[in-house]
Amino acid sequence: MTRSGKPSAKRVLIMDAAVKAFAQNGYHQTRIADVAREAGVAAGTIYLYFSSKDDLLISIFQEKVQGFITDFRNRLSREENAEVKLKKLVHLHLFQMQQHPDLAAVFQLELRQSRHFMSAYPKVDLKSYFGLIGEIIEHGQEQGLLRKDLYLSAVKKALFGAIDETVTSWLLSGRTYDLTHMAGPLADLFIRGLREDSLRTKMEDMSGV
Amino acid sequence: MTRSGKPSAKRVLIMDAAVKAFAQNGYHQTRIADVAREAGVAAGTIYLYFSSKDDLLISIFQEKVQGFITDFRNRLSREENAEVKLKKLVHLHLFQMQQHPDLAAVFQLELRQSRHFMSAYPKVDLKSYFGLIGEIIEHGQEQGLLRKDLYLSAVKKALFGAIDETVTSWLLSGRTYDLTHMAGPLADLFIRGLREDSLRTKMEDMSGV
Amino acid sequence: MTRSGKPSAKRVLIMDAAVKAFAQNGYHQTRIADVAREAGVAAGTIYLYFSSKDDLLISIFQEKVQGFITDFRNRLSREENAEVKLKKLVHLHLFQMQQHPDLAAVFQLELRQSRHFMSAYPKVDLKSYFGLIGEIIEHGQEQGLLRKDLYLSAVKKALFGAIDETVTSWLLSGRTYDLTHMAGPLADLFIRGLREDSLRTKMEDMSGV
Amino acid sequence: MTRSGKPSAKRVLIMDAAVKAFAQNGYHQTRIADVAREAGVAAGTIYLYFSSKDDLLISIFQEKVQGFITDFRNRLSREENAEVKLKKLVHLHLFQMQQHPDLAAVFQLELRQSRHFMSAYPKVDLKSYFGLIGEIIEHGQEQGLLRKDLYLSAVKKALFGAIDETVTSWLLSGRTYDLTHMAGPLADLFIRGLREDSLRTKMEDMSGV
DNA sequence: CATGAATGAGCGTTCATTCAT
DNA sequence: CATGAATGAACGCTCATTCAT
Repeated sequence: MTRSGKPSAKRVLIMDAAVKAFAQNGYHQTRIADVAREAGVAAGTIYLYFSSKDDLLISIFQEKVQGFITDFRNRLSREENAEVKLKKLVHLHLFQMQQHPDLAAVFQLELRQSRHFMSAYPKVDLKSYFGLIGEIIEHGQEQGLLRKDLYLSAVKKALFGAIDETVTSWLLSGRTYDLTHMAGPLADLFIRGLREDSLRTKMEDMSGV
Repeated sequence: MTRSGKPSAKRVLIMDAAVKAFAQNGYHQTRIADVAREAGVAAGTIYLYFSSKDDLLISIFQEKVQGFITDFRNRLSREENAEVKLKKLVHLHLFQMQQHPDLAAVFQLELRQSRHFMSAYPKVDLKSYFGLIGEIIEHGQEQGLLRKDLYLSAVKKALFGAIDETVTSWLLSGRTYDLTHMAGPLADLFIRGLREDSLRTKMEDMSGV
Repeated sequence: MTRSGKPSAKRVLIMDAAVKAFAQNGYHQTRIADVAREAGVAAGTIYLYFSSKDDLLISIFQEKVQGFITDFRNRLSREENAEVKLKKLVHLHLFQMQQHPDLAAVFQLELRQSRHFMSAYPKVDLKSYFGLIGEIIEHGQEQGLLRKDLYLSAVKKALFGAIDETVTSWLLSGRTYDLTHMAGPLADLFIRGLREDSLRTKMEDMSGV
Repeated sequence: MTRSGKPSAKRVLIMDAAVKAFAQNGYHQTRIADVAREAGVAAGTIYLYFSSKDDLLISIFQEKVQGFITDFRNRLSREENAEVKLKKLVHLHLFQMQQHPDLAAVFQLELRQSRHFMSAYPKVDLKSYFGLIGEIIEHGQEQGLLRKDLYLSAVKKALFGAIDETVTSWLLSGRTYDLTHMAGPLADLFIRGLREDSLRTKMEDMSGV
């Protein structure tokens, strides 16, 4: 029952408190009591909404990531050109992480370990995000913008990893610079790497994205 | 003495046992007693060589990564062409991870958290690996092979992240495919993305690497 | 909260169990689990009321000694004559220790070490007991019963030490005799030692105290 | 075999190092390794001379106290007058403790606990010191200097306890005053308390002791 | 629904002691 | 005799989880 998708206000309250607490001290260093204090509820209350501490972390990942992916998909659907989509995706990703640095910290720094034990939670992984990237690239291939001879699964991982590491580095730097500034160069690098040779031209500016 | 680089046989024995144990169950799930059993020593013995469980993890990272980076540098030093260097670096990275999957698991899945608290251990981070990547790219620019208008720090992170994610995905897949097969497409993607426009040609094969 | 003087029933329950356990086997030989078993609570519960095993010992000393001193003060306040006060104090001290042999054992046998590290806990020491002794003697001096040329701080220590050793010897003997029987001779010895020369008379009996 | 009284130089070396170490940090807080370092020997060597850490502590107590008592006995044997003997005993006790503050710390602060578990070691206790005190007092009674109606066992404990507490207080004060200054007042108090009524006179000075 | 006192399994670490050299 | 690396039993403390109110 705790895993039902009910958007209970208190459930969200607890998740947000958990994000803040996890971001500050890391998942393992954070006690349920810390989350409870941060949320202004009793420790026991958390177990009315989540079956375990692990479930809390996984739920955060699941629901928040789901939200981002859905949001990204919606925003990108307006756009027709695959290259522009790619640019926008990179930009959106970095922008959202910059807007939600606590969430970013949880994703970037706690995710790996989570991915480990989340092997058991198939729905939790990043497959649908990889799927989104794949769709865009395939779209670009259909549009004749991107090369056909791509090892798609390699490209998807490469792009995700590049964005991911960009965010991680930014976090570990203490967030001392504007993360979205990395979007242009990053997208540029990949688009050049993927572009159909016959279409080689100067990269246009990212302005307006 | 504990932190000194002394190549004590028993110290190495313990580190290897720890890598195996951490890889299997994750750092937090692994008890010191597990490492001891795996190493065939008493639990107390571990504390003759490492000051804490954390120190053990950090030492693994520090010393093993250091070894890889030194090894990579040596092997690449023979090569003159920056593009070939890049290809070889990607290939070496994936090859070594495939050769040492337990070590890879520890690096990929426990590293992030480690990076988190390792902020306090300046020597422990990946700076020198980023440095190696940067040197290769700058070399390529000097050779006129790679574009001059690169945002170097973005490129370094992107390349590292791409390789890193490639390894992680392979691990989480259960190591069901040959990781080195990803080297070619991955290197190709980046070299195309970085290459001087005037030099655009078909990518040559990775054969011989 | 832990250190607050709240008369929590469970807190007292734990302290009493600890006294019993410490008395039986000594502080260091007693495990928290022993105290918990004796108290009929879980080990973790102890840490809801005391911050550490040391805190438990110190709290026993602090609160129980405080209780005794307050009690002694009250009982002695009714008495006017300083010599009688002194007799009563010695008797009360021995009587209470005989009534609470477990507590006595903890005080006598664990106290010294405690005094050692309790240097850091100013409120914990015996100052107020020494103070009580001092007040009685000064009172006797004002009454003209006791000599004026006393080295007060030496006398206080001597009296306390004499009573203290009397209790310790009794404990180490296995409590094979009536401790209060020592009160008369002990008080007699000190009163004779302190008495104004001009008042020398036969010591009256301790009967009635 | 380790308990043989052989005055091995290394045995003494270790005991002295142990006294220093125990005095500094307390018996329980001191590791065998600390004693070994202080003594300049290997940890294992200690076990060639003492069967256990406890044996080391007990041996210190046993042999050092024995030495003091023998020494006291010798020095007092020259003296005929029991009152003077008593004065000298108090002075000697305080003087020796002041001369050997580390030893004093071990005796005063670790002794009680030791006395506890030393019930099992009958030869270790203070009986012979109590015996010495008793002999002096009985001598005084025979000389007609001290009252006959004394509860001897009470008096012995009282005197020992008074001296003992005087030393303990001095130690806990941080040894900020001259301990031997307490000898006069302390002896005076007891001699007055013990003296035959018919002999009441002004106490002579302690000068010359 | 909410609470928070109580639980108790779990583990990192210490250190007295041993023994092969 | 001396060493000191190795041992492994022992334990204080934490904290996720439960449940009576």
